Amino acid sequence: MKKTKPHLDIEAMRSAASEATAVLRALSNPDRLLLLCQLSQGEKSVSELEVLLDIRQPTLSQQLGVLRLEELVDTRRDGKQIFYSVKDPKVLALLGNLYSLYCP
Amino acid sequence: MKKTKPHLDIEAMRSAASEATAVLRALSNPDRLLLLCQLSQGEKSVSELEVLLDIRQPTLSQQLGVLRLEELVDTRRDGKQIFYSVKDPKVLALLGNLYSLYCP
DNA sequence: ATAATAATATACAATATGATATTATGTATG
DNA sequence: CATACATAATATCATATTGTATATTATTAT
Repeated sequence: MKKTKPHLDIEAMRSAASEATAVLRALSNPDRLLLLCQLSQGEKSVSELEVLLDIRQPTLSQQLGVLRLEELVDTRRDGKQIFYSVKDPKVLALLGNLYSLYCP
Repeated sequence: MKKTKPHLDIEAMRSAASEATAVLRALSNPDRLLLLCQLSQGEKSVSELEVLLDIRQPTLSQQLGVLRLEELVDTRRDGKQIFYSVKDPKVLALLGNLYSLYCP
């Protein structure tokens, strides 16, 4: 097949893809996906998440750390507890979409 | 905080999460995401994809292999060429969502 | 104030598992 | 034989996950 110059938008495409794949990577772990699913329903404390998902505390805290690093979640301290919520509206939209596709 | 028994639906949730994360993992690589984006616009041959995305042929073929393994794409041979298309309608829906969020 | 406890985070080690690109070669079709 | 595509072999470089132990911050009780 005859080759032509790559389309000029290829850099823009790669840049968007890079942003999207960072998020997708964060979502591509069952624990983190379930965490975000729960948070998409409203903010929850760490101990609430621990009970809801049956994940051990250090593991939970680590995965929440990943989500914080990716800036997908916000935190709010109230006394001894820390409440997590979904920060990025794009992620909220994605989660809604995933829910409708995979949670019948 | 007082702990209660994990919710009964936790297994169903984990099962759905596992299905979803398999797909998310496949999408979480820039080359593969861009491939699927192109394919979401309609079927394309390998050499077309090669030109569109400026990926070398063996790499391309490998990543297409991953998408085949995950059963996200279909193939159709026409003469010497092989045409790929998006197989899973859920993936098509996800791609549309991703496009609207990350490709302004 | 101090001590005890609860909620969360971090550090670290151990383990398991892998992703990606490149070069070279194989296969099928025309 | 040339074209289009796939696979294999290799090299490189890395990461994900879990568990145990400990640290931090805030509250409550003394």
